[in-house]
Amino acid sequence: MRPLKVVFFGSPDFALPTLEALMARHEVVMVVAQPDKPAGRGMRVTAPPVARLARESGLELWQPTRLRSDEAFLSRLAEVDADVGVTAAYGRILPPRVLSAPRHGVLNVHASLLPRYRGAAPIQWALIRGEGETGVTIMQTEEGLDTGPIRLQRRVAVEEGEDAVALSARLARLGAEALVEALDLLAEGTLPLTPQDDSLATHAPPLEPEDGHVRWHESARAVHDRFRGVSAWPGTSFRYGDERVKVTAMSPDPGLDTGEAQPGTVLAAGAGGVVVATGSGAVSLASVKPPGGRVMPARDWANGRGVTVGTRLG
RNA sequence: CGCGGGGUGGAGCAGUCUGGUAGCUCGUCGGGCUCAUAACCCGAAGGUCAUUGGUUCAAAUCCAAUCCCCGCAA
Repeated sequence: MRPLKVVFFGSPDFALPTLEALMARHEVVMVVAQPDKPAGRGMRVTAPPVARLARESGLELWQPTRLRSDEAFLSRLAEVDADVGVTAAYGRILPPRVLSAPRHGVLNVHASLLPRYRGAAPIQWALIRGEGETGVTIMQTEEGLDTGPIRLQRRVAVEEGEDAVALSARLARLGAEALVEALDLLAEGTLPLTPQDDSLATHAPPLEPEDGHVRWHESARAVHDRFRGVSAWPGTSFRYGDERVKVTAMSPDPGLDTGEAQPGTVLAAGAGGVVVATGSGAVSLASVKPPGGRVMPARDWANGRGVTVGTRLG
């Protein structure tokens, strides 16, 4: 089939499989990514993964700070005369002038089964809510936040114990496949256009640091689900004295009888990890990372801090 | 020169402010006890206190520089 001329908008790793798929099957006439930003220790200026790939591949790359008012960018966008725009975790709302520039408008790769989990962190929130199934949606981008008509959807079961990093990588690949398929149908003129049922919509706002705090009063299952959901960022943590200790490995034990123990109480601290009571059942912390320190077995941490059976964690 | 935390026997920590021959918990090894234990008792081995230089009668501790580790700025 005839390759389409595509403008690609994206920034993080999640967008890479889609960009790669587009490069293989279509003509990517322009890549738009977020500007380089200082990042990491030492505050080095770092390019988003998509920008790096675009440079390495010799694609035309734009990293406008303000889409709406960057005339050089907007006029160039019109000039490339794209058939379709594609967004994948670009991280910014596109103004009408950008949305209408490509002949077929803009398609978005979204990592949830819309209308559920609209927003910036669909993968994370689906895991936190303990979903057993999720997927990707290819939708027509409108001005609203993930509100546009659905064009194609792929479902997939969430694997046991899967965390946000693993699920994101999986959905990134699935999204790339779905998008390629959608473009094929678009070229044929047979790509469906189904409005979302707004009454079923739920929201997946960006995570905040507090979202990673353990809620000991929740069930062991819920504590573990949250742990999985926030694994990429900000990570799970609990309070011990004045410090916030990160949890880097945890397993749930929903059936454990915690007796009279209040949620957050250490039930055991040994070779098997640090077992902590929750609202229902317990979780076993396998490894933790205290502030300033490196990741260590939870038992070692408990050892040096005098954490023993009966200690309350916050 | 963005901000901050840290490097002490195999592991995790205390001691550093108020210099004066190295401590705690765990592990390891040997022995003992118990039907049994993420249990207990007795004993032992194991450390140039990151590195280099300085101050001092004396430095893990004070000063300077260097190396390495970690976190935050989505």
